[in-house]
Amino acid sequence: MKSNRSVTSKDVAKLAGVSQSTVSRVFNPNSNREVKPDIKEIVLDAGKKLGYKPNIIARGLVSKKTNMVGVVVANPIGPFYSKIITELTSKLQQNGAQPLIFTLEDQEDIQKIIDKVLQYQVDGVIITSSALSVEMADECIENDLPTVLFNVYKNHNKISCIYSDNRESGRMVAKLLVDTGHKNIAHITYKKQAFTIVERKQGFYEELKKHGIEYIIEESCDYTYEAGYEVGLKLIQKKNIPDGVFCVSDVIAMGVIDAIKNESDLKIPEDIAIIGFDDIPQASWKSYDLTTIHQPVELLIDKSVDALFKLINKTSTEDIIEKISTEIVIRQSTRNIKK
Amino acid sequence: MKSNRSVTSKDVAKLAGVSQSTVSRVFNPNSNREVKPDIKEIVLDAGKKLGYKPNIIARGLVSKKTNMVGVVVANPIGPFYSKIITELTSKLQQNGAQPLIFTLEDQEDIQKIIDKVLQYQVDGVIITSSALSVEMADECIENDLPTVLFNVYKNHNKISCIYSDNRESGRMVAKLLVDTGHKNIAHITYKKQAFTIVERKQGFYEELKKHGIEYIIEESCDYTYEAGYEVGLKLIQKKNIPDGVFCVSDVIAMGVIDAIKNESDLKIPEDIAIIGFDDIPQASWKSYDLTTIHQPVELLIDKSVDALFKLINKTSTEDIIEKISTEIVIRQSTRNIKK
DNA sequence: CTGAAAGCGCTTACAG
DNA sequence: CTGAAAGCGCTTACAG
Repeated sequence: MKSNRSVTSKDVAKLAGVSQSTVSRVFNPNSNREVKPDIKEIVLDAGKKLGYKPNIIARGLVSKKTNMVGVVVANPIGPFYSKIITELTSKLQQNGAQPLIFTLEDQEDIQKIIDKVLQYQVDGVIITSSALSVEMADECIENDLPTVLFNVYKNHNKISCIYSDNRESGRMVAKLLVDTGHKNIAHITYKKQAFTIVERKQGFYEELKKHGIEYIIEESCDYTYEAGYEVGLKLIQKKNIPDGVFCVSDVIAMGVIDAIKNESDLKIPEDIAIIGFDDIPQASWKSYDLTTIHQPVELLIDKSVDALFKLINKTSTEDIIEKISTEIVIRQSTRNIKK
Repeated sequence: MKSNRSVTSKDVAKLAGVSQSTVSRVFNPNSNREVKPDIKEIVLDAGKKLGYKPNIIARGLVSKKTNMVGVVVANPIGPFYSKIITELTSKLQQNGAQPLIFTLEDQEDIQKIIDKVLQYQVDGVIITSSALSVEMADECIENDLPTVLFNVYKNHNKISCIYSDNRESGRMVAKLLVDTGHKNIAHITYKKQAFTIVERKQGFYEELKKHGIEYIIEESCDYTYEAGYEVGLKLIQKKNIPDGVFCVSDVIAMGVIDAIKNESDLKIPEDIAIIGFDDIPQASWKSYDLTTIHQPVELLIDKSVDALFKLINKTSTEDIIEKISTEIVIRQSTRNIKK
């Protein structure tokens, strides 16, 4: 009953009076050779007595499958991605793979991380960090490693991408603002370039242009509440204060809201409407009640994991591309009707 | 230059005209045998030409060190633990170990997870899920696996624990409420038992008792904003509305605050003071500005990782126990002076 | 300093 | 259905 990490199949074989091969077959769920039930029983008993557990590392070496999946994440990350990591991780485990996390620090050498991912012999990898993900994906694929880009799209055959429709989301926000009578509009974007961010912005600008709005106040900042607060202050000090603000993330939008509430007499949404992006849990908290774009996180995760396993199991040899629709969630930070 | 996952040390040896042992020595940072510089050069060149990267799994099998550390987390988790996972993960990687995540789902069999942790041959494990962590730690230690309990304390020699002083934190909250003249006090706790939660509560009750306060309104709920909101509604419907509320977590406290703001005329902090626990980023957001106990997350993480590596490297053979002090952060959800 | 060889704990053809 | 044997890609005594 006493278990021990150093018990091997050889020990079990000796106790059970069978060959080591037989022990292997009994404990290997993927073995194609069946073992006679009575022998199986004896082996299982011996295994239990010794506390035997197959060594997955050794198995991985010969079977070329480690049942580990690499998950590449950026650090630092906000609440949106934190939640994604946890859920992605859980979903992978449900699919029988253990997630091995690789953190891409702000100034870290991306090549070092790629090498590590490759060295650990993971069965596949999901890359969630949009910053440099395409470069990374390229190299993983060159090495025949099944790879899925999470929330990034790159038109390059062989790279699988599961992403939400950021461009259309931007358009939806623009439509809402136009429909509720806004003319003087601001956009707060992220100060670094990233696929999702650029798409949101382009969709937003395109749609506004279609409705004759060409002049847009643009600010950029970090992906934090504090940065949003700062930008909020800047906005209310302008001669020409916007009456509708689309923020590239909820966290930023919340900073903007608090800046307006605390440092001006402007009313939200009567004087100024605020829209975010992501629909993090805090967006629905009463103090913010933020109109925002809901990213279907669960669907993105499910599709990404499914896609990855299709690639791993060679159920699909093509790259898998899926664009997921978002929804706009109207709450109290925007007006319902034309003013 | 073209790298390939299937290039082995044998291939490099052939190209470089040396033995496979020599290649191994060149690429193994821990090799104690030095290789002559000129030969080293040749081998390195050959390696680069073929895109050789040592197979960490194979290395792990023989060296008995995988450079992977298990991290056990519960699912679902709130923003406090999400952040911890990300930072813990990053810190482990900085220390040269890749984190392998094991998620303990709500109703999942804990034994299955323990077996997996053991099977993956991790060098050590950090257990962050307080729910069943002690049972798990016991078994890991029985298997000679270096183990650290994160934010849990269990008096049982051999289990290392790094945790913040929940009991003293509870006392600090009680003192603050007493000092600012509160008499009619409520405590909102988590509906499940867990070490951290129970300690907070006991410290809080002890200290209140010391000051003659024995009657405390007690409610319990889930670890979410929504649950906090519900409880908040309950509180303001009482005949005897408390004037000071200590919530077991910030997320719950924020729900309570919003319930009070939206569904009553009570003023915070004049009529009712709210105190949280954790000091998550949102606690400092202006709409909440929550007085709370700051858990020194970074310190907890640093100490936990340090402790784990001491156990792994056998720098310490004793179990390592550290209780970390917290601080109370006074913001606008409590009054400053005796009313 | 370098190489031949054994071995880490498994899986998996190959025989029987 | 079962066993003996080769081999996965490394590390590491052991000789030289």
